[in-house]
Amino acid sequence: MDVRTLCLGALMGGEATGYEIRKMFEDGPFSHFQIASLGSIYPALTKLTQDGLVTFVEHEQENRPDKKIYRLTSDGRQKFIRTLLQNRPAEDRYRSDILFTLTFAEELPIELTEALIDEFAVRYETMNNLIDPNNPDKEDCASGPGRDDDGNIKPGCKFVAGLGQAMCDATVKFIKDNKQDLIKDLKAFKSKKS
Amino acid sequence: MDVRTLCLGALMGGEATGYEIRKMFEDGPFSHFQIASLGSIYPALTKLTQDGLVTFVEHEQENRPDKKIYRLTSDGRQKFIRTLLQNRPAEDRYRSDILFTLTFAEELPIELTEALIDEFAVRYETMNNLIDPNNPDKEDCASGPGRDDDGNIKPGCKFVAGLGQAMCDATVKFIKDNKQDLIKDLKAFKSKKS
DNA sequence: GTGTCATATATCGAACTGATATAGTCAATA
DNA sequence: TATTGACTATATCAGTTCGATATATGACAC
Repeated sequence: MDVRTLCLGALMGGEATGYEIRKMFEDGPFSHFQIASLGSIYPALTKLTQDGLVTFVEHEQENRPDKKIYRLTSDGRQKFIRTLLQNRPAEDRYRSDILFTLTFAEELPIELTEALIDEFAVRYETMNNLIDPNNPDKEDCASGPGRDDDGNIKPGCKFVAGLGQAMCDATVKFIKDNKQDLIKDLKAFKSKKS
Repeated sequence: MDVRTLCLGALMGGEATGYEIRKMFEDGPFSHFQIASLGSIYPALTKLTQDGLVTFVEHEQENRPDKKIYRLTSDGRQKFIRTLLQNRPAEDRYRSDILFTLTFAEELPIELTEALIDEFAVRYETMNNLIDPNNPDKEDCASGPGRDDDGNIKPGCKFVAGLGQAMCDATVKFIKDNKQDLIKDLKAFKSKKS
């Protein structure tokens, strides 16, 4: 999905600045399953404005660029919904430097392998906490785009959050159950090669 | 991780053509946790050759470009291992058009939501089968880069495959357990909005 | 006082992707 | 028998994306 469509989606929850849209993708509600960087968000907002899909209001600020608050136009909202309805979603895409590195575990010091696996587990436990809709520390709280007017998480977001947590739980559990066997097998593998 | 490093990794398992390296990333052993496209693989191989990290042998072919079989140099192998040892691995990056779309489920026909969830489940069941090291249909068989000289899967690859399968199992199980509740909640949500 | 983070706008060089080009062989289907 | 799609090979390119950078303050921790 291109960044213009992602920005339209980000504005479905209400008005936002470019900076706030970036935060939705880098730290907030979309950060676990989509990616959009400042380098493409600002050009996308400019293009969407030119195409009449969003508008913005500017607020003067002292000592800072004027704040631009973007919102969807009627056309923009319709375009977004039409895009979701009509386009077959692309395959998921996943990149993991740690998993790639672990496929070469036999060539690496066992200490590094252990450290990588521990780092991987920590990242997924952290993600689990960040996804938890009942976590008071999370960015996406009562007024986030995934909530309805009463502050309740919307069904779609709840489902996606639950799925994310199930994946994180499975990851952490697998590591807990299998890490020692891997270390053992690596030691056996290396003594066989000597 | 940049594509030159990924290509070095691909050649750790032995010599390969550019086309075979593409297949490792698009259909084969690395396809579930790294991405490298033809558009960057060939330029990367050219650069690595210029840098003395790989060499190639050319075999003439009729009616086709000459086949270039690449292999790591000693420098290339050392560079790859050094890169794994010294660089802190980047955060995992995950993109899912289906999960992004599902966060807007309240705006979509329930039939589409069901179709997307079913498609998601099918993709992950398929992935589970492709990852399975004991699956005879999978591309990466007895002579793939994840195997030792006896055809046994290497411990690192076994661990990564197991982790991938755990994630797939959790995904499919979560969908089986939670899909109907989501559908029910969406129907309630929509009748509340009417 | 210094360093980091947050809040704001935006640009740009480098990297990457998907499509395209070329051109056959092979298997499945109508 | 003809057509279509997949596979095997090399490579390039236009468009997209990202991370770093620029600018400049305020708030907070050390």
